[in-house]
Order: sequence, then structure tokens, then C-alpha cells
Amino acid sequence: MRTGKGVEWAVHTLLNLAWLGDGEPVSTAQLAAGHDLSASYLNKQLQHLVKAGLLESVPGARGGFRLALPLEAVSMLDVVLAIEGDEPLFHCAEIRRCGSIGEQVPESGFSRPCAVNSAMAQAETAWRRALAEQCLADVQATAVAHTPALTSYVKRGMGHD
Amino acid sequence: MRTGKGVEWAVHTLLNLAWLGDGEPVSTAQLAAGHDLSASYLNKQLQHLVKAGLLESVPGARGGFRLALPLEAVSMLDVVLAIEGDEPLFHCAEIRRCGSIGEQVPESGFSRPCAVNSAMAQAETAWRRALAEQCLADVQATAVAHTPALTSYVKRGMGHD
DNA sequence: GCCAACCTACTCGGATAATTCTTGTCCGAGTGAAGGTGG
DNA sequence: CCACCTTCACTCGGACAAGAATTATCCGAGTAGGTTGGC
Repeated sequence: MRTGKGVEWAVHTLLNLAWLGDGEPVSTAQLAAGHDLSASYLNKQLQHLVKAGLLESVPGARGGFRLALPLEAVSMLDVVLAIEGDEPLFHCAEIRRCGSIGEQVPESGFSRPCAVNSAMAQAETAWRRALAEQCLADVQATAVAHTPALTSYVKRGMGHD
Repeated sequence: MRTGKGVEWAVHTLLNLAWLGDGEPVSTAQLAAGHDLSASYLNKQLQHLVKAGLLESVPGARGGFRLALPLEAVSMLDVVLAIEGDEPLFHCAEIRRCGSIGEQVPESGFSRPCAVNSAMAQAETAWRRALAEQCLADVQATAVAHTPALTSYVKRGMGHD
């Protein structure tokens, strides 16, 4: 059980679009070349971000993707949910109701949620909260704090002067 | 991305062993019948719990599995790690170093951890902490609070008097 | 010289395979208990 | 009647397939911009 690599691709791509700054759309090919990714597969992930409202797509020649929101308005949770979907990490199959044990329990015994499910859901809530508390602007600020000249490196790597 | 169902199976099985109480080993077939699970696949999960030190296995006739620790000493995190392995939810592929952008950044720019990885790791820490704070005895207490006669239901379902 | 229509090249978008991981199944090695036999 | 040996049935443990999800790839619809011909 691990998150797909699409999340990492999406976050880095969003940050790169922010560093470029100018509202010009950037093509999937350029974004993929920035980190040596599969252009077609990255395109699939970016489509998820478009459907989630985080990106805008511009069709036609000189088209591409551009940020739909400022980084301050996008949390890490938004990105994860856009890429992975908002299904819960732990899906309770309600096995407590099945088998020789489950048959012994009257229906009234299942009126309250499964204790195992509740415990797992509580942990998942903590995970989502921690993701929601971090916006992309925070991540960007951390990266720049680690490497002050990062903005110029990105612009140069993408051919923007 | 979601946790395997083995986690749910393992927790319910551990609770059932605790409810039976007597230190007698219980076979995989009986435990599986309790919730109508695949005996062979449940056996595979229980082997993980044995390797993690949460269960003891008794071979031979009248053999089976028995708890190795009291429920107070086992956290939900212990069970999840035993079943799913302790690999991180988010594995950073370090794509920041690759491609036309990564090549622009000098080696010193990567001395600190990736900001994206740090953000995801922080959320995972919150998740693990929430799991570690809940021991199986707490989950058991919640289940009994919801269904007071649950202990007798389990014993009857497993044929223990 | 200016305008309009055409044409080309480039982009997103979704439909289509390959791979990896999870899930499920099967059979063999080992062990403890039961039953029979000899003392 | 007791102890020992043989046999047997039952259990775990790991090796072996099937299915699902992820990862990766390819091709078509659509659009903007450049080009060419006409006025």
C-alpha cells in the first residue's frame, strides 16, 4: 500500500508552473522534460488536476496548462484527492456481520459503526488534516528556503530566459 | 491507493482470540469460519503477525494460533505494519534531480530533503501517530460498549460453550 | 499593400496495452495425539 | 496395569496461479497560427 507516483509528479509540476510565473500555458512535453517524465502519463495526471479545478487547459497550437488558482489556495490534500480520488484509505468490508460469529449477533448489534473502522478512520482523518494544513505555497517556500536560487534554475531549465 | 483487506481481517482475528480468552490455540479454519473468510489467505496474514511477534503459532494436531501479547501492548500501528510492511505511504522518487530542471541545480541544492517528500512525510507521521495511540484493548472496549453481550456471541459462534 | 480563406503543425483528450501488486489457492513437511502391543 | 512404539490425522508454512489496480503508450479531434492567393 503506497501512494502512486502521480502525486509526486503533480506537485512538482504545479510548483514549476508557479515558478515560471507568466500566465502563458506550458505544454505537457515541456513539463515532462523538466523532470524526465513520461509525457503521455503526465498528461493523464494533469487532466485529473483540470477536472479538479486546479489547472486550466488551453487547446491548440501554443496551448498547454496553466494554474487556475494561486498556490495559497491549493492544499496538498487537494492535489492528493485530485490524483488518487477521494476514496478512503481503509475500506471496511463489514466482515463483523459475516460467518459463524456474525450470525450470532442480533441486528441491533450493528447499529453503531464498526470499532475497527472507526479506529482506522480516526487515523485517516489525522492524515487528511495534516495534508490540508499544508498549502502548496508552504511547500514552495520550503523548497526556496533550501535552495534560494531555485526559481532561476527552473526558468533556465524550462527555457524561459 | 487503499489499505489491503488483510488489516481488517487481522484486527478482527486478534480481537476474537482475546474474547475466547483461554490460552488454547485456535486453528486458521475456525478463525476464518468466524467471519466467513478464505482460510488459506487468512493463514498468510497470520504468518505475518507471527513474524511480527504478535501471535504464537502451535504446530501439529490441536494446534493453531494464540495471542503472544496482551491487547494493551499491541497498537493498531503494530498490526498495520505487520500486515502491510513498514514501507512509507509516499515514496519519493527524487524526480527533482532529473530532467532539464534537475540538471540546472548544483549538487549542493539537494543536500536538504525534498520539500514535497517532507510535506507528505509529515502527514504520514500524523497518521502513524494516530494509529499508535490506539491499542487493541481500546478498540475492543469500544466494540463491547456498542454491543455489551459481544463476548458471549463470539464464544458461542466459535463453539466455546 | 491589405484581406481572407486554406493548410499545416501542434496541443489536449480519451481509448488502448503492459506491468506490478494484491488477492486467492494448493500441496508438502512437521508435529502432537491416539491406539495398539509387549512387558 | 503401565510404558513404549507405530500409525495417523491435523496443523502450519511456503510455493504456485488468478484477478485487479497501477503504469505506460498510442492515436484521433480540435484549434491557433502561418502562408498563399486574390482583390
